[in-house]
Amino acid sequence: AIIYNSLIKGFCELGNMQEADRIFKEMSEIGLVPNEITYTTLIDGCCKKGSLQDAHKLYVEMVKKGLTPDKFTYGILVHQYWKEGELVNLFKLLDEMGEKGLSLDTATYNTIIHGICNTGNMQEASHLLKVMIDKKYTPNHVTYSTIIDGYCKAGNMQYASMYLKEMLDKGLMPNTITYTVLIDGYSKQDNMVEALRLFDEMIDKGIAPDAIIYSVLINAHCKRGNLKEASKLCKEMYEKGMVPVSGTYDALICGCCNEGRMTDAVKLLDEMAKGGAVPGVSTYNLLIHGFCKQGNMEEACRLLTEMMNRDLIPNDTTYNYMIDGYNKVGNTDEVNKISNKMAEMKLVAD
RNA sequence: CGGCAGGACUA
Repeated sequence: AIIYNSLIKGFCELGNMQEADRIFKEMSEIGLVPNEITYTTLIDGCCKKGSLQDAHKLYVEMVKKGLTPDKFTYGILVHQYWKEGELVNLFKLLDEMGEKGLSLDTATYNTIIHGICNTGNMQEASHLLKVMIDKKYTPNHVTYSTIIDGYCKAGNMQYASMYLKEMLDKGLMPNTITYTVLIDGYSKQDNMVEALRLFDEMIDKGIAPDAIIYSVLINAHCKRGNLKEASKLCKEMYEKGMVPVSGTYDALICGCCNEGRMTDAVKLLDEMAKGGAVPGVSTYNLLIHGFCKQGNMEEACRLLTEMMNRDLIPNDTTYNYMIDGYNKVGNTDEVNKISNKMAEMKLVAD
């Protein structure tokens, strides 16, 4: 059953729920009994696909079979109900948990704290952290990273670093993610000195940087027009044997586009392919935006076709850039054509 | 064998 559970998890991660379901059925056929973990894994898969109905069906099915949903099962469901804003169902679930004598565990608290942070109400979020501690739950590094991220996004770096201190005082180790949110916060407050200091501190502590933290720094440098520093970091990344992701290049390409260096930007797109990174919709959006701003609609068009040839689906941002560009060169025919196309695809033009 | 936190396009 363990092997089957792992297989199911694998397919869920790929978003291939049909295959996961097939394995689930196959399991029963050969006489293996799915357990709590099998169901919980499948429920998680459904939630990540956004089909809360299927998840709930599985939940009912597992209860009917006499299996007991545990803190994982509830944690996953709480996460999804919150995300979908289904507060009525969420409270039903919490009541049910109460009846069974299950209380929220740290991960589920983290989920809720994250949800509150996203509403921007940091008082409420840190209040919940206090409640959690009062109830003798131990906040972990995820809890603190979540709170710190909330304060960083609110631009409140004092509180962010205060919570970092609190975290350290409790003997919790910050990790790459903790540093990423802080560095991102400081660089967005235009405090590169502190951002870079934290980066050094992290390296000193032996915490390994990853592709995301590099793209945060690269992006910060690019936004301030410091392309030299940005490409230096890009090289450093390579040297550390890190696999570049499209986001890393996006930052650099963004920097080039903002300076109107479109030739360099296109060069980066090629380089990216060679490095094994896959350009995403946002990558093309950056380039298309760059060319549209310059009124170079031939290139913009070329990239639009290229992206579709790569099975990337242009979104509303893409088309709005194109409209903007054609407006700039006074080509109303094309503007109308694209507007109609967008309407057909139910995309919003602005 | 299962759940929670981080970056990039939005003119």
